[in-house]
Amino acid sequence: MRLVVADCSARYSGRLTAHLPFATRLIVVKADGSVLLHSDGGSYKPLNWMSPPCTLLTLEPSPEQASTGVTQVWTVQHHKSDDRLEIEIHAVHHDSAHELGVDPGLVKDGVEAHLQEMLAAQIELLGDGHSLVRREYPTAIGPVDILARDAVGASVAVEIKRRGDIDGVEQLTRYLDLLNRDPLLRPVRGVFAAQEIKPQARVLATDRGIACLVLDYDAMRGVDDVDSRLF
Amino acid sequence: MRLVVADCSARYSGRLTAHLPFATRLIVVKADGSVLLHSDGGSYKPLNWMSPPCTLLTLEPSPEQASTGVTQVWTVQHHKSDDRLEIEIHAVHHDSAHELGVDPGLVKDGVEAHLQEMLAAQIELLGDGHSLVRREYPTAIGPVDILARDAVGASVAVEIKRRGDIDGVEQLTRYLDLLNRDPLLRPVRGVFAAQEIKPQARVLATDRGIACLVLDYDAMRGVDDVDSRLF
DNA sequence: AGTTAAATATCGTGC
DNA sequence: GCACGATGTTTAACT
Repeated sequence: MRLVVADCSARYSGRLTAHLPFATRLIVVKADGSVLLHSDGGSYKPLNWMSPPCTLLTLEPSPEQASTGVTQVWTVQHHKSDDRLEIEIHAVHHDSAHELGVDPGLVKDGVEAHLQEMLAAQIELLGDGHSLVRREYPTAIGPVDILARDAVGASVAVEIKRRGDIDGVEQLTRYLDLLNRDPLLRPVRGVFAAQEIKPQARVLATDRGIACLVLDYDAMRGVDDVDSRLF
Repeated sequence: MRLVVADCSARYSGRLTAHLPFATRLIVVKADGSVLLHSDGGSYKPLNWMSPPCTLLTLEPSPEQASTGVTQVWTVQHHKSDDRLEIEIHAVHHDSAHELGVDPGLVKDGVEAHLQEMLAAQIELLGDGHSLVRREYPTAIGPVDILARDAVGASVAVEIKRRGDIDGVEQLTRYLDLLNRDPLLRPVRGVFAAQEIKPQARVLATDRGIACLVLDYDAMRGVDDVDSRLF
């Protein structure tokens, strides 16, 4: 990765045509040849950039360009499209190169696990008088996210997803089939809980007598925060 | 703007919970306090970031953290939300600060003007035998993008948009009303030309006897390039 | 079907 | 109404 801080202007053509007037900017050249032009504000998005795969060519300025103070011209050409970024570099304030190696990348922690945790703590969201039996209730084909009992003591099996798709309904259906064979539990109702429930999933669930529960992540987290403030 | 290249790991919580395993990364701290974590690949998007308004706090590592090689802990807290980014910094390979000043920002060049220019140069796209009368043909309510004549000498008014919406059809309709009052021009046909024509706009245009023309920006530019190569 | 990568546009929101 | 920010998401492409 090469970091250059320089006075520069730039021109981009591709999906649209645009230009960057003369200013001091950070130019990042990544190992894959991609280029980012950042100002000292805005957002995480560069003012302009070229995504890989692309090739960076460093050229001498034309006499005309040189007469206006341009010391280098960088052209970045995308390999698969006509996207092209041309940077005219004047004074260079900083220039350094660094070996960064391969990055393992961002790991998203389980939102689903968090939802399960919070719903277990706020089990009354299933309805008044509900109580938690246990999380990850084991069955022969895997654990059910939550097993609870309603106000009259009947069993309720809950499947939790971040995005409620048809697959989740099928999964819950299989669990319900199994659980309802257990004379100590049956009858077991099903609740399909998700941050967002797709219309098809809702139709399928309703058709099978499974209730749908939309989980408001922020609201649930808010309640959790309030709870935690009590300690 | 501060540029730091360091071995680090990070944790983000906000809309989701995620973490970045230990690796060497570029950390950009912008003048507004926002922070960007970049790897040496990927795209223009940082691995993780915090957008302004936010505050960066530099803390001493806890004994536990220090024992794993952490030399600094940066916490970046968003002002308006619970978004929080925590960076554990181990070895620092580079650290520099730069004054960049205010950036004038990206200027998007007129795409619509360019389309008009190219269509005027390739007026036969309207149909065989068409000829250009003039661009920006003046009327009492503003200039029509292009006025042309077809193979038999009848007038054709063209409205050009990047995205052909209902508004554009309405605009062209008003021009046609006016132009058709001119005995020297009438009858004047209308052509609605755009890179992309929305279905509703197409229906409305067709209903009013206005022809629709989808402009292929790349193809038109290609022809222009070929033309320019002749010189 | 599941997985990864791109998005320089559009939307919504805040000023 | 306008400008800016966010999409840490959505979709498209691809394997």
